[in-house]
Amino acid sequence: MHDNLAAVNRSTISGMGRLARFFGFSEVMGRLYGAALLSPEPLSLDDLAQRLQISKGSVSMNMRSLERWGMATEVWVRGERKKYYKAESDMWQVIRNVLSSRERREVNLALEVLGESVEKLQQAGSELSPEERELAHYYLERIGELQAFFQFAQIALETVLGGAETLDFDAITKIEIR
Amino acid sequence: MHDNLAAVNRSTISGMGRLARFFGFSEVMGRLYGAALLSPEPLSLDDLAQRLQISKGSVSMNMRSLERWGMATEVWVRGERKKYYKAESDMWQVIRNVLSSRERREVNLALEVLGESVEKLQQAGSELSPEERELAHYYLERIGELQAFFQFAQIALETVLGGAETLDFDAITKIEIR
DNA sequence: TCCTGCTTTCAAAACGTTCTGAACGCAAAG
DNA sequence: CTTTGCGTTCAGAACGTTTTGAAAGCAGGA
Repeated sequence: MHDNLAAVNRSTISGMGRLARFFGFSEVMGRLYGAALLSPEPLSLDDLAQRLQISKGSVSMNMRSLERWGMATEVWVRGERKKYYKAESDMWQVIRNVLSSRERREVNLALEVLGESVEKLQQAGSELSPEERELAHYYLERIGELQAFFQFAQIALETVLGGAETLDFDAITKIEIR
Repeated sequence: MHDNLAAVNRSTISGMGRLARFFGFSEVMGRLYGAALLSPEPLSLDDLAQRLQISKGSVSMNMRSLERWGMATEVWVRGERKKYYKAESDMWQVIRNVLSSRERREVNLALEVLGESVEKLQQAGSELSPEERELAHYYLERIGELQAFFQFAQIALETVLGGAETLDFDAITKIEIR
């Protein structure tokens, strides 16, 4: 293969590895995704293991992860007993998968926990000594800021996922600490 | 201290640890940030080590990281020789720090590398065999999609950092593969 | 200048994560 | 029914990262 093609292949694969790390996936997952993305033909586990010089076991596990995340899909090739994979090449689809399953959970969980904290603090109100009461008030301020942040994240997330045409930044920045 | 206050303290600190991991920092950094955030008074290294039950060495290193990221600042307490830290409580400030130093670099680097790849492919054009030429074309398509993604990220990033009042989502989604 | 008390540094250890390769399971073909 | 060629699993190895604790560094006060 021409040097330049090979070079582009290498740098794309390692770039995808980097991107994967950045998003909290394993580097190998990203590299596998990259390798599949740059192949016009679906690739078998052996192909992938050979191209990335890693064990078949690792390829098997990581490709199943990619599949679960909707970043690669199995492809049947007639007359073949091997499993073939191709990468999901629609970036928006991939992003949406990740955002909607992982990030959304994370944000919602955070908001729940923060809400519980606010409840606990308010509920404790009458039983507190004066100093404790002051501290509780301080906590409420800090937690309010955290809530504002996560509410912003939630709205931004839902907006992207909802595919809305316009993100109303004014409305978002109006979420205030109370 | 009242049970509820203690409970809120614990869950906030561990939540901050989780958030830190999510953003690619170490968990301890997040916990330290959380502990400082919930203290009306600045805390010394010893205070922090004791509250989080970790070694002083670790506290020292992690607090310096927090300082570098603009997430905590040193505070001089008169008559004291200890170092005291308080957390930066303006979330937007923190987010902006992280986005502008780390994420921006990442995105710009990716765009540079992708640009170089496109150049390499175009430059190789004439020297390629028919099959290679087909492959090069395929690469260009895939890389174009990646560029679109990173360009979107770049615009979104600069918009948030620029503090613009309105994020023009129409303009952003018009970035197309060419 | 010499203590004293605190911070910083760093090598070693602990820990968690990821990878490997052999063993196993399964299904299609003969 | 047996063989063959895959994919999957998992215990152990390899690896990288984080923590610790002791030693060194540093600054202020006597």
